[in-house]
Amino acid sequence: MSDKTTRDHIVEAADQLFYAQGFEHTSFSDIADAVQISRGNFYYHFKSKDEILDAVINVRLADRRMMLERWEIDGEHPADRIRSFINILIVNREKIKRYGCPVGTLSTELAKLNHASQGKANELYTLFRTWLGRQFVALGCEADADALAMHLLARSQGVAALANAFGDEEFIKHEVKQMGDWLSSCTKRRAG
Amino acid sequence: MSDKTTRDHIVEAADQLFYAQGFEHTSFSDIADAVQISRGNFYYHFKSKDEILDAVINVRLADRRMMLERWEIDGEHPADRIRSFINILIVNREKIKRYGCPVGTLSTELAKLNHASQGKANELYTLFRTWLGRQFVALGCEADADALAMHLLARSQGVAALANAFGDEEFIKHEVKQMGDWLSSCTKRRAG
DNA sequence: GTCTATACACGGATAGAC
DNA sequence: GTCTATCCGTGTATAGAC
Repeated sequence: MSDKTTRDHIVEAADQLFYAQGFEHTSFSDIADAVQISRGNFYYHFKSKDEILDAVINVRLADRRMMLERWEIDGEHPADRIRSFINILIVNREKIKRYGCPVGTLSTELAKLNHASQGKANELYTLFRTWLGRQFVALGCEADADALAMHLLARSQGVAALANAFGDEEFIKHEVKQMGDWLSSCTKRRAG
Repeated sequence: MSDKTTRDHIVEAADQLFYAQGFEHTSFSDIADAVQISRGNFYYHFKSKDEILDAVINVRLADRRMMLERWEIDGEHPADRIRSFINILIVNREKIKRYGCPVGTLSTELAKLNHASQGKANELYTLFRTWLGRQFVALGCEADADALAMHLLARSQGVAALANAFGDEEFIKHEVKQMGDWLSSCTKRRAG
């Protein structure tokens, strides 16, 4: 448990700070303060700030992959699995209210910076997109599985963005309920 | 037409640059290059970068207010007016693909920066929210007019975010069509 | 009103001691 | 592996000439 290397601590702290403050707005000093090491010590572990970002994205990708695998195991029916996705808005509502969606806000920021890691950050989106697409295929919506995945992804992004702007958790709950209804109507349309 | 003051030119250039590159990532040098003035000259017109941001938000607020008034005049039926709102995704699809939504991306960035003008930037959201709410009231949805307004706002935000990440204009068109269908089903539910 | 010169802080990055 | 000291570029902001 406590066998984390300094490198791991740096990445972990950077992960949190990039989420809470944004990538560009987070300085080496910020990370150094959080990890309790000196600024110069960074460069033993990473060549540049961009390399830290790269490591952070890798960690996030691994995290989300594990999460999706778990949902796949735990959810018997594809609709249950999709509900697990929708439900992260509820599980993380406090953080979403404060900082928005970690995937969306990073993508948005890197797009403006025209940053080299933009494509890699977007893999996080793609991860959810293809996973959701597979669930919709399993639901019997082969024809428009990807469109349904994108639709759901977009709705959760929009909900996160507005919840953050208005600091409104109730709005998240309200929209999540509607997304659940939408999913039900999708499956019923198939069944009936 | 060409009686714009230097101050106007600065605000105009800053508006574009803040949108394309983000507020923090845009430097005085960037704006100076665009306006063709020297860096030092800024401080005759503005006390600080934050004051420029303030002016930019004021311009955007005035712009959008005019746009909404126009839609109100041009659209006979409230549903037509709401369709005007949905349609900005199509009208601005090229810029949205490249830079995202100007309202959403600024709000997101200022939230991360914990910037003093966060609240003011969010007034842009509120502008659309209350305007859409009034249209839904006019449609006869008094009970959940604000929720419907927020729902539509969230969906357009999500569409803009994903279109930007994936560089996909077709996705915008597809989702806009669905939003139109959704609006029709709303009005029909009222009528029938 | 606009310019040049410059102050000053901060951020990323390097060198080298321990 | 970690530290201190330091370099250098950039960014905001100021002073003062024109």
